[in-house]
Amino acid sequence: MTSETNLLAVIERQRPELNKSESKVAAAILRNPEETTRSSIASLAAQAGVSEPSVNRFCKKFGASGFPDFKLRLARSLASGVRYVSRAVEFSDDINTFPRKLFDNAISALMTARENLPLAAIERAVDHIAQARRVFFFGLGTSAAVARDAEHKFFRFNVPVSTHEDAMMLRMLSASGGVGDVFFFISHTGRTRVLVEAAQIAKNTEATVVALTHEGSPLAEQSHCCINVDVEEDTDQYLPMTSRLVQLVILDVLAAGVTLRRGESFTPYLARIKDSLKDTRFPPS
Amino acid sequence: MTSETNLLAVIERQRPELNKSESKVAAAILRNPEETTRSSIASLAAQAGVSEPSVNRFCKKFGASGFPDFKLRLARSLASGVRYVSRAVEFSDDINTFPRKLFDNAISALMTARENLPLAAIERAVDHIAQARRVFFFGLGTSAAVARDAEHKFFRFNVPVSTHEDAMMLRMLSASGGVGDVFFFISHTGRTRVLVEAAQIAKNTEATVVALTHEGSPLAEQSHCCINVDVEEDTDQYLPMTSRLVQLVILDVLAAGVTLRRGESFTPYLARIKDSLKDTRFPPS
DNA sequence: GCTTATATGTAATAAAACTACATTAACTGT
DNA sequence: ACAGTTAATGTAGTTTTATTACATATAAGC
Repeated sequence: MTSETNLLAVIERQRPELNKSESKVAAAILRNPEETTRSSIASLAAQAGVSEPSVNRFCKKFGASGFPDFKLRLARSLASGVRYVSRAVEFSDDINTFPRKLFDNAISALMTARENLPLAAIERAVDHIAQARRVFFFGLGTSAAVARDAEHKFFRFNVPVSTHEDAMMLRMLSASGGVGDVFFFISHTGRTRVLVEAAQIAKNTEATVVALTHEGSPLAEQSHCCINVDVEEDTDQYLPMTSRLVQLVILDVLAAGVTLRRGESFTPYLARIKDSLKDTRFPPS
Repeated sequence: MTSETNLLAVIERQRPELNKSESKVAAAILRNPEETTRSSIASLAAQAGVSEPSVNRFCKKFGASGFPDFKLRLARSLASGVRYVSRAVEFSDDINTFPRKLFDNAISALMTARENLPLAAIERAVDHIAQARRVFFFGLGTSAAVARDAEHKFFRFNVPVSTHEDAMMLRMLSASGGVGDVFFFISHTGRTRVLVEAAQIAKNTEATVVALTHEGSPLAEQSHCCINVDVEEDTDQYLPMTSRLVQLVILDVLAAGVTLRRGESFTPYLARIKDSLKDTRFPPS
């Protein structure tokens, strides 16, 4: 049987192929999964109206070594707290449902990304940025906000950083690339013409093109170093929501990487920047 | 003892206050938490070099009813896959460590936020935005990027939306507020002078002031409706990282809320906007 | 309707966890 | 330093829980 993340989903799926007592057990578990994790084999058997060995057999059927192991797996599935896995918001949802759905999606996207981090590409990107003479972050639409965030993060490294959204500027700046310049393109689809064309222009210079985008996309192909973010967005949804979160965290990772590369002696410099903001705020009460 | 999400973190934190055999148990668990969920009380006792009742007492100390319950809770914590809970990146970290730390922090921040969603405030904010004549998103620094993202998301609702960063513009626009205008302030600390002052100005008009910020902050006090985001940032870190993620998802929630409020008849309109982008992209291969 | 295979339950066994109590270690004040 | 006291830890027995082996019942095939 498959070793999927969500045990409940597996049980649900297999349900039609279960025999009488097994499906009784399945029903009892699905009726109250949370409680099942806390109950003994005896009480679950009673709940389902079957004998204890039937419950035990059920557990083994689903890949567990026995009942305790089954409970553990069940607890795991429940624990991530992700109830609504890649479920789109529906018009019938109320305030208790749709916020949770969106958070669940965001969380599971980050969890998936975490397990598939392109560490090699990240390392190379850090190398490029750490040694850069100038860095440009280019993104359009939703990715423009991500680029802005990146700009705000990376200027701290004492390297000229800028963001642009004007299609003409993108092309001209891309053409101006030289040794030590890093052009960092951000795009969920990797198919935005303006961006891909700018990347192509930049690639024909001495500059380095880094892309944070979908694997195998046109943009990915125009880059020297591509950091893949293959988050599956709900197609029903009208906007990339989860992918930009992953992009942001990856940019955090890059920033952290550059900081580490700079070494401990760099810390006071960062502190100085931070302190410079102090007087813009009301002091803590 | 606190009922926190992550049991390992709690154990880690309490460690200095444990007595000899308890800390032996703690060490054994932390050494291999995954294995602990699968082992019996006897084998964990052996692993730790203590007696079985000591393990049992340890479990009870951490809020479990006994060893099996403890294992269950442990499995739950582990399920989220969050190994590094609120642990700052250190200079000794390598590529296999620090990216994961950052993702872990992001994920656990979202999980915490999910469990503490201020639904009432969200509903009110949705009400205000859904009925708004104009909406302004104001944020500075990192929050400027969030505001940009929000602008890009909310303009789809057929309401004039804008973002500004210029301190003078903020004040003037705030002063221009009238009935039906929504001023939406975004700030992690809620203490940025420029922002707080603008909010104060806006609040003296007929407009509605919504804040997405820290509870009880000066900014929160200048708002009609405050959505609290009380994410604990690592103080060592030089930038708000996780809070902006939570802010973004909350803005997604608000956008979804407004969409739901608009009703199903609104869908074609959203589709039209989406379609308008089609020709800016390379077609899928 | 008999045979065979499958499904389910019963009861005994084994494993695991817990409790009460005994022992040991640590701490206090003289 | 030592006796008294308290807290910490361990031992051994008890109880709970889970598993196995086997018996019975049910369904399917001939």
